[in-house]
Amino acid sequence: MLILLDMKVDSSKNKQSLQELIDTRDFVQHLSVDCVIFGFHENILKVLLLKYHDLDLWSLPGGFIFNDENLDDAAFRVLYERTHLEDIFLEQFHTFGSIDRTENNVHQILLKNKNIELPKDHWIFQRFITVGYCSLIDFSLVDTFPDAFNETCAWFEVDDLPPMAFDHEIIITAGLEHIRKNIDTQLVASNLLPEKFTMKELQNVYETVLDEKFRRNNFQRKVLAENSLERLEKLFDGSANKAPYLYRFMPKSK
Amino acid sequence: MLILLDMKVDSSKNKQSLQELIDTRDFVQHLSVDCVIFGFHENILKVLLLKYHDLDLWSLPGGFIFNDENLDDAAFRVLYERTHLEDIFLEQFHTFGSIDRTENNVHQILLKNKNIELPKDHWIFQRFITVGYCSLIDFSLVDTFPDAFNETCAWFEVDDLPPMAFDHEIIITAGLEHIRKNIDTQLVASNLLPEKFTMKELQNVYETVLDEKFRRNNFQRKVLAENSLERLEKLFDGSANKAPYLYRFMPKSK
DNA sequence: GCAAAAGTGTTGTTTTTACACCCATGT
DNA sequence: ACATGGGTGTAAAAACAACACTTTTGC
Repeated sequence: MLILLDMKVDSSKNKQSLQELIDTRDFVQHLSVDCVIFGFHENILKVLLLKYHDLDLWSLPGGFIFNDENLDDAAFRVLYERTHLEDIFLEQFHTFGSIDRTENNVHQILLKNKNIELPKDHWIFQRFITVGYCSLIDFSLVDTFPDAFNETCAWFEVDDLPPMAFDHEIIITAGLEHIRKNIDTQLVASNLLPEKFTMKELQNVYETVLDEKFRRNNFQRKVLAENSLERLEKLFDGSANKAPYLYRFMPKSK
Repeated sequence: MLILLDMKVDSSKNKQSLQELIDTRDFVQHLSVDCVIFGFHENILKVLLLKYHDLDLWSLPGGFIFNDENLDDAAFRVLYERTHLEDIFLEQFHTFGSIDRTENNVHQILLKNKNIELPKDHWIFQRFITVGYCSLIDFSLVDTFPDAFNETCAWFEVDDLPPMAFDHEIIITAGLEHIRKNIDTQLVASNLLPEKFTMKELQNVYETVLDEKFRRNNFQRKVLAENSLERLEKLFDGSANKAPYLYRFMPKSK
């Protein structure tokens, strides 16, 4: 996780209030949520990572679960806090619970640097089990913002990741695998693509996510055979060639 | 879950020691593991359920996770405690974490009936998040044993389930879906089938799990095309017909 | 020889793949 | 007109489905 520093806290509050927040029993202890948010833009697949200034490790945007909060809701909340995106398709894919995944417990350093004192046996320093969620979005729609706690948000190409906290690299790999296996569902449900899109745009997404090339015509046939696309008007973008049709995902039917 | 009453406790110990066990902080609080154990026997797919005598609800065999225990190991331990099976393929498939899933908290009744006193705000009475694991085994190999805590073990057909505790019926449905999607992997990895088996036995498993009929010859072709089966000697079982070949899953390759 | 169950073959259909060709568009 | 990129057609290959036929086994 590493998100505790970014809960729905009024950023004007000082460290004391943050400490209070952690001290309270509002969270489900020993459990967290981590979001693997894949961003797609100009044929590059990236993943959203965070970094606190006083730490050399990057980590996934994650957070704790409130005692009175549905697990899924917690994931949505975290996603919102990071990307300010709402109503996005976010899917649980795996829960990571090995003992040693939090061995190198970054929280200690982090809290120490912020002069926050917690009892040594506080649950935050112990083993953590995290539930992984993933999402596929258009990263040009997201404003990554350095927030009140001096963190940095950045997109990284999935095959060129920086040093990561905990087992987050493993989580990303698992998340990517999930996206690839479920790309059809993901695409229809996510709002990665605009309302209307061309066949080429759709193909670009498939090729980038699956890291695989397809033939133009065969791809079209295959994807149209699914019967989930509706053909709309043509798109005239001023280029000197035949205008492509626009498509959109069918409302529901089938 | 509902498993706390069946941890690795010496059954000669009395309720006091049980209470002590629950009182200690040995467990990861608010978290449990539930196993959906599908049994296959004589072309019927069943699921293993438990019932405590002083309760009218059935539940999945589940348990808590020790603080120093890997999540996966916890699942294996629970499976062992229930079925005395080891080295079985057991796979995590989903984590259930909605607030209301433990609304009808069975623990209260259960503990009350056993005269075990716990503080009202004990974590065991509050919300629970559970990690679902599933497995596919030959249920004729399992000895279901009523254990020290007076519970009953029984197999139920998946489409004829008794009243269940918590959201366990939902968990079973999700587990079944997972098994169906991953039947190939499951079968190779599980030891549902004996070392050597006939094509008909294999087909029976597929048909029962997927609830779908196949043609004998086409099934054989398809499954052999996977290239994961090795043909062995014939099986002479004394019946008045051509002896079928025995097969086994290939050691590894491909 | 016969019934029963397993193995193999064959044919037609559907789906996938690769290649070719035609069509629209702005300069 | 022409280069560019999108749409459509088609033939070969592969995969799948349905059916028929042959083989083996114990009685």
